[in-house]
Amino acid sequence: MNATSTAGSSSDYPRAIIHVDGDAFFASCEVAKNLSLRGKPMVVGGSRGIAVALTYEAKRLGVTRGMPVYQIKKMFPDVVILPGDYDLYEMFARRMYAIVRRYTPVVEEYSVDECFADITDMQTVLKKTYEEIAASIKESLESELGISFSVGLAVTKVLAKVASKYQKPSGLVCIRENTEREYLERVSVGSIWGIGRATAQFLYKNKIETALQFIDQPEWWVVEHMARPHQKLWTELRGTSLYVVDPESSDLQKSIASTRTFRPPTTDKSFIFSQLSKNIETACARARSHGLIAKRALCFLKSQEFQYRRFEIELVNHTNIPSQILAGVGSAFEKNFRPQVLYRATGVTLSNVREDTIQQGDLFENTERRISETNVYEVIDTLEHKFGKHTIFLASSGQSFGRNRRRRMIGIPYLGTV
DNA sequence: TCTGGGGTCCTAGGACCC
DNA sequence: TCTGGGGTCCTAGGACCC
Repeated sequence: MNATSTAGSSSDYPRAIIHVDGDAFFASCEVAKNLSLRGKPMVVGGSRGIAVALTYEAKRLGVTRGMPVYQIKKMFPDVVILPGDYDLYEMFARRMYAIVRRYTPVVEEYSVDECFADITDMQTVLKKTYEEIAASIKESLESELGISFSVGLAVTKVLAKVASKYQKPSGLVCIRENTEREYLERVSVGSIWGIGRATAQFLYKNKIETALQFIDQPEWWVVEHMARPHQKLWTELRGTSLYVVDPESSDLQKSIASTRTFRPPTTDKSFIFSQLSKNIETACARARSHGLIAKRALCFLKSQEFQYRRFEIELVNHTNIPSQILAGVGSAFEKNFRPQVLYRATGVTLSNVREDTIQQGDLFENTERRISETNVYEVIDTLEHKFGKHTIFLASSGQSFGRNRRRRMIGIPYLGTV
């Protein structure tokens, strides 16, 4: 190390990668929007039936992520429960990315509450050391958004992830080159980004419990026993950068899913089909709002025992119109549905997605019909924006709403049998 | 963990071809 | 077909993430 260099400068960081992570992000956004919630135990997730995000006050009471809302209400009557406002969180996310981009154009929008930034070589431009830049980013985010952030600085993406997680909430941790061992000693392998349940179990079985023990495994052992992504983690944790901060990584969405669990589980065939039909409508509505069309639809039926039955429909044309997907789903559903099985959920994933550029008619499709359906859905999307979701839906989805709710149905038939 | 929802990526193995 | 040895492409499903 160069004795004349300033602490935290280039000699300590061959690459300087920052990871920014919003603390209890959804809950923090709600508090930032409504300051009267500050200091109160609160959870977000009412509309999903489980706690998706919690304030630290709620955590302190003993509420945990994933806890069912009915249980929270019973055990912690003082906890405020909010339904979740994803437009709000996305707005805060965009502001977060914009602030980080003031420091470098190389920003990867990793998720709604996280991003990576590569600030290598930015010291001269910004007239600050890397560690000062990290501190400045954190300060800007917190003062401008009113939310606390944890920031990590390190020589690789995986180490930057370790760093931001190391002192949550509101941590600022900088792991200089060749100092990773002292941090990794206190990190369990199971909590490393990219190591999930299955791999953690395998490592525990081999008496590898900390991240330090993991990086101390000889290379031949890692190559022999672990999949390639995990080999890369091993390298990154040892301080050699393999993963690039990619500003374009999240540009194009690759699939759109909608799944819903219903209780209690049921064998009622037409109800189950209507659930699937509703999921297809929901996914298509999202596709239309993103301006996307899909060429495949992967459907699943999930049994009470969590057994999946999957079937995939190759669509004639790229589409985001439910009836065009339902046309192929009916018979596939017939083939895959088992009368004696109790089902608990259905779902659909639209894939092979691309942008809906122009209304491009295809020689083999009935262009007139397609355009008229597209127009119908433009009207529907407008109405639903005004009056709420599922104001209008296909007759095939009707049963999923229950008998007592009076709804308007529109008669777009699908060509299938149920 | 009596177990929600929306995503991405990797890989083993089958299909198919020479 | 007592049946080798590749290569490529695709898919299903697992693993993982937030």
